[in-house]
Order: sequence, then structure tokens, then C-alpha cells
Amino acid sequence: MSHDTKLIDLFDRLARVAGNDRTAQGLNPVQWEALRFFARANRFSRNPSGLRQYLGVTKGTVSQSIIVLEKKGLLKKVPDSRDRRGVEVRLTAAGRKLLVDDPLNRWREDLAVLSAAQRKSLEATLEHLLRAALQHRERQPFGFCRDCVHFARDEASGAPHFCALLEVPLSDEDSQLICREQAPG
Amino acid sequence: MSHDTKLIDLFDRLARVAGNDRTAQGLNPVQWEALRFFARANRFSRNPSGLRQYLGVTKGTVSQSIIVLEKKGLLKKVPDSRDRRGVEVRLTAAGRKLLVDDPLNRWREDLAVLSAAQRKSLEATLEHLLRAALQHRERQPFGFCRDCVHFARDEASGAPHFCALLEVPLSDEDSQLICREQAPG
DNA sequence: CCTTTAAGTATCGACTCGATACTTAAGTAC
DNA sequence: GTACTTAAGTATCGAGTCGATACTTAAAGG
Repeated sequence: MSHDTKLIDLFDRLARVAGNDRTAQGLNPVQWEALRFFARANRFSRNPSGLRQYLGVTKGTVSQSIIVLEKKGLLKKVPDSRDRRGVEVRLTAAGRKLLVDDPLNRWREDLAVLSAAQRKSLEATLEHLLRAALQHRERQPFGFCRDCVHFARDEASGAPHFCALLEVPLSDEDSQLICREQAPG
Repeated sequence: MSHDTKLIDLFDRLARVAGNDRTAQGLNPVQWEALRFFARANRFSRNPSGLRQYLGVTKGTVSQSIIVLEKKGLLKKVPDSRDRRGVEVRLTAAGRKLLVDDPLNRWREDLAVLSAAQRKSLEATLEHLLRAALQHRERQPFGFCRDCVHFARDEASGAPHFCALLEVPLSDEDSQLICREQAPG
């Protein structure tokens, strides 16, 4: 019985409660997570292997989930012009519309019981913890493009920004999305 | 894009990462949760409907999970002497032994990146949040017996403690377990 | 008694998820 | 170029979760 037992139990319990109200609008937990991911991932990340990395599951699993969401008309696949093995996954208008009723939004009401200072502090602590946990498990942080070590702002190249890792220009929109290659700077 | 979006995303992501390493020792997430629950629930709570309330799933689901764990030799069912419809679920020696290698323990290492003050603050905040979330969803908090409004310490009745709701004497051990009837005082 | 309610089980169908095997396309070596 | 290797994605299978439904048994209350 170490001193962190209660904290771990709280995580476990919160995760379970969150999981419980994730089945809504006919979508199950993983489908919601996939929808959220593709809505927020940049063009280097919004493909099946990006989701695979994000969720930490096998490619067969994500392949199935994407096919189901495609059948529901919430996602559509577009061939990748640069690599013909790959596909780009995009939300349809129906997908974006459904995301407005994300069951995770229920937590906004719950978070209201905390003060602004508490929420701020909680956010910083959880971010720290998540980063450590992902590093420990050798997984990518999937942070914002603009917070990356490879991000160069206001390049003279014409485009507003630039990625020094992939060596491509970046739009303003790109910089505000999450990226599988992101390394916190 | 409300201001709590990032906080909700952090919860979602932490929950997913925690879920990923919950498949260990041949047990899946729900089986681990059941094992943990029965190890910590008091005698009024360690039955199928207690787990049902705790996890927020249907009785058919918990019935199946318990049967699987019984077949694995980690749990055993004992008829309830007071109510012949009910059963008491107890961990076997093998169950207790397995719990030592709970994959959730991996978080202890991750929590080490936080200072003692941060952990303390995090614990208080999460407890507050969980309580609000459970109340919002009309679910029981499953707190410690000793922290309950119905708990009476050092009764003159002979037993060390007493539950004013169920009107039964309580041992010291009872008071340190979680209870489905618990109402925070 | 008889009706209602509660605890638990049995069964079904839809889905997740890991594992395995497969297809197609890049990348690289020669 | 041809051959080998690696990567992206799909197809399929089996075990398990989970809600829904129907059922059995027992308690509880007129």
C-alpha cells in the first residue's frame, strides 16, 4: 500500500466514468476517439497509421474502426498523392456535425465545480504527467505543430511557417493541429 | 473551442494510455477492475450488483466477467447467508497474489515526475471532480466506510464501530474498505 | 397467498482488439 | 532494371466486452 494508491485509484475511476458515457449517438468509445483524432490531426497525421500510433493499437484494429465510420458516412478516405500505399482520412460534413455532440463535452459541466486556478493547475500537472507517461511507454506526444522543435515561424519562403523535419511549408492551420512527428521544444 | 477543451483532451488521452497497458497477465481491463474492486469492497458491497454499480454496466455483463474470473481461479462465490438470492464474491489466494502485479502500478513510476506537493494537490482536485461527476451521473461514490455519514466510531455496543444506515456493527477492517452505501460526511 | 421487486444467470448480436496472413507500393541494393 | 526489404493498409479469426432481453429464484409487502 504505497502512498500513491489513492491517486491511481482516482485515475482509474475517472477513466471508467468517462468511458461509461462515451457510447452516445450510436458511436462507441473508439469511434469517438477516431472522429476526434481526425478532426484535429494535421495532414501528416490524419491517416490510419497516425491513429494507430495515437491510440496505441494494432493496424488491423484501426482499419476496422475506420471502415465502420466510413460506412456511417462520418469519414471518407482520399488517396494520398505522395504515397500511393497510403490514404488520407477526412471528416465528412456529417462527421463534423456529429462532433458537436461529443459525449466528452459532459465533462465541461463537471469541471465547473473547480475554480479557474484549480483548472489551470490541473492542466499543467496532467500535461506533465502525460508527457512522462508517453515517454516512458515510448509513444509520441502528438502535440501541437507550433510547439515543436522542428517548427520555424515566419519563414522567408513565402509560406507562413516551415517544418524543418519534413522540410515542407506549413500553413497557419497546419500549425494549430496535432502532429505525429511533434517533439516538444 | 471552449477553454476547457485541452483539459478534457488530457483526460481522454491519459485514460487511453492507462487502458493500453491494462492487458497484462492474461487479464483484460474489466477483469482487472473487477479484481481490484473485490479486493477493496466491504462485505455489503462485494457481490455482483456492487460491481455493477461501481462499473456502471448491466448485470449480465458483470455476471459474465465474474464467471470468467472464477474459471481462472481468481475469485470464488460464497452463498449469502442473509439473502439466498445473493452471493458474496471473494478473492482466492491466487487472486490476491496476481494483484501484486497490477499493471496500473506502472503509474507509480510516472507519478514520480511530480513533486509531493503536486501529487497532493492533484489528489484533492481529482477527488473533488470525481465526486461531482458521480453525483451528476447519479452514481454512488464508493468511498471509505469510515468517511461516511452513517459511520459511528467507538460504539459502546462492544464492536469497535457501527453503521447507522444498515444498523450493524463494524470491524476495524470493515471501516477501511469501500462501501456501496457510502455517503460522504 | 399473491403480486411486485430484486439478485443473478443464460443467450444473442454488435463491436473491440490482438494475431496472423495477405496485397500493394516504396525504398534500396546490386 | 531486377530482387530484397520494409511500410501502409486490408481481410479474417477468435476471445472477450457490453447492452438487451428473457428467464429463475427468492425476498418483501399487501
